Amino acid sequence: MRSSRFRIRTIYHVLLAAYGPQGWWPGNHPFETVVGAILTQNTAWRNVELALVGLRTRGALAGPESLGRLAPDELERLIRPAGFRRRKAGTLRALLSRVSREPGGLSGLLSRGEADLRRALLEIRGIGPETADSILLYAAGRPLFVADAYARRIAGRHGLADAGAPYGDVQRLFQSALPRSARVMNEYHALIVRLGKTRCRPTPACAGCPLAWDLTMKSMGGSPGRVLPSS
DNA sequence: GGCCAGGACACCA
DNA sequence: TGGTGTCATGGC
Repeated sequence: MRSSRFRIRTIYHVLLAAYGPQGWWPGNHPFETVVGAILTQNTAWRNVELALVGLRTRGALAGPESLGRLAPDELERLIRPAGFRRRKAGTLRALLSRVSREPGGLSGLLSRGEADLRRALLEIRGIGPETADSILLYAAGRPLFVADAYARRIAGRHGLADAGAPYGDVQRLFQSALPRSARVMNEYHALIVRLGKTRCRPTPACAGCPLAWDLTMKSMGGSPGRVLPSS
């Protein structure tokens, strides 16, 4: 059995070779990235984009001040395509409130130390570990692994972690196996999400394919899949 | 018409 | 501490 470090690294290379760079949030302003991270909670990114376009068209994504100028009902109307509009509007308002109390505003908040920033984000109602880490990684450029549901499932399926292992355990597992690079963490998370969304079904042509079909979220009942040979 | 999506939180046993 | 319900919408 290869070490978990080797397997985690190989999974990354296999996925990168199969899917190519995903280019998540490559050129957006940090504020847009933060808003997107909140809007995408349990929501398909396509719907998040609809909401972001509406907000951008309204001029509300220029910064926290511009978003804060929206009336509550208009904010809810604009983010409606992303679903959970009341909850997410509340989270965005909580974010704006926190940013307004930060010397230096959003950039001041994002420039805090990693642990300090994470703690501050988790104190915002509606922001949990995954959203906080997405913000840390994609908006603040910190090399944190986002251990989302797909990553935890892959870790469980490959015997890298217990099935249902806590978020922090899986995060530490991947982080200890990978270079402390935001670029790698960014790409790995995006590739795992890409894999999780892939609706593969086995065909004869799949023989030898390194991407096991049953790694997807929907195939709970499948036999254990392997991205890597277990030897 | 049902299921799912780049979660978080309140509530309950 | 762990399981369950709720929040909401668009696309397939």
